[in-house]
Amino acid sequence: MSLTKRLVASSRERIFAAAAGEFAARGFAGASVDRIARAAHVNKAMIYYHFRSKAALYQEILRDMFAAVAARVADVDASADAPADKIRAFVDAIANAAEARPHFPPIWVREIAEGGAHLDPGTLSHVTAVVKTLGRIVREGQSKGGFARINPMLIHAGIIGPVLMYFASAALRQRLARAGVPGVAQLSRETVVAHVQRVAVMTLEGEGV
Amino acid sequence: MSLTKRLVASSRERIFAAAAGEFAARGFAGASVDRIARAAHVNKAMIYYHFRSKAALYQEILRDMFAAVAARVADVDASADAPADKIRAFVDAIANAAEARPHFPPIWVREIAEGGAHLDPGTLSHVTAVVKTLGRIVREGQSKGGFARINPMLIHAGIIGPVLMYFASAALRQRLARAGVPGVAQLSRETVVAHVQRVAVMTLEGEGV
DNA sequence: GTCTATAAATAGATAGAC
DNA sequence: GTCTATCTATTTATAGAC
Repeated sequence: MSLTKRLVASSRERIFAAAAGEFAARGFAGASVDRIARAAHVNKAMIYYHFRSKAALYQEILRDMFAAVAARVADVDASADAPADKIRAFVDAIANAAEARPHFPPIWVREIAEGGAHLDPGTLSHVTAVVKTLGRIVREGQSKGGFARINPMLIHAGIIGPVLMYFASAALRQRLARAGVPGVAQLSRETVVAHVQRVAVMTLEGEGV
Repeated sequence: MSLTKRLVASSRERIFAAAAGEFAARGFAGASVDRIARAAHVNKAMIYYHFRSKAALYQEILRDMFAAVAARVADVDASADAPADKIRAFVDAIANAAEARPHFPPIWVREIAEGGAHLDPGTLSHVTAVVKTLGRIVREGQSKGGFARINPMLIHAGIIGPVLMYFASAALRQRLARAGVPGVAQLSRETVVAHVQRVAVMTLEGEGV
């Protein structure tokens, strides 16, 4: 591989990107290898040249995506910031990871609905690392930062739930906006992230409890 | 149809229930009419006797589910409670609707990921009714209850996101608990609902803002 | 209402030429 | 690395007997 970015993506990269789109749009079982091949402008046999099977291709996409979130979250964990700032940075990390790979949120949401059936052990460990890290940050704030004694998983739900739903629901929100629901069109990425950050920190710092 | 509940469900009811499970587990495109027939203990031809197509069957399930949420939310809207109590009741309504039909949360979450592609106009109007109702409750509280001036859609995201993810993630949470993530096993329905209620009301009543 | 049988299209996957 | 051609299983859906 050359050090400069090639002008034309390799067939493997094209397959990878096309597959992410297909899995995002139709789910694992609904995705078709034929359609992925067409979208990637390769022959179907090329997919089996680069990947063992449809399931292996899907698992590789999952691994790539969750490894990226886990890496961002690990950076947050390693910083010297105060717990409240780490919470804010955690929210940012999730939002940035979701934004960097447009097909990630729908795939993530679908995988949750399937009970993580396609997560291989390595990918599952990335997921647990993310969840455990937030737990550690919350407990750190509880022991020496005055955080309220709340189950860290509630904070997790309050962050992942809204952020993931926001990014996964772009198309539906557009339909709701056209149907005349007020406020949907004004829901920007920044607004949502800032709100989730504020609510998480506010809940933990105990004002109004 | 008799007035008392029959001991054995009709073939139509069995198909309906089996289809909900199949769509929840595999998504619309991944669901198989053959598998639905086997699970419902009917012949595949029976499905086409009762329903026009796989898509029509799916849309009928969606309509039934969203009509149920819309009905519960309409009751909340019609009550004479104070805005803050209506917010709490709205959270309860969503949670109860999700709980009453175990396959609803995964189907809902998947439909969001698909941009609501399978929502017919009638069902879409149920969805917009739910979202609009929460908006009305928030604005009511803003004009005469001292609620903070926040985009109601942020409150909506803060409710639907965590509640829906909680109910849709039961299987994955079990895996995370087994993988040693602390706190996941203790995350009960009551804890989550109470937390989401408290956070929504706290955000709106402006403490710590 | 319920069944068997089957059509017609598409699925995932592979063999083998170049 | 890339292609054509093909195998086999499964897909949605229907025709028609009972």
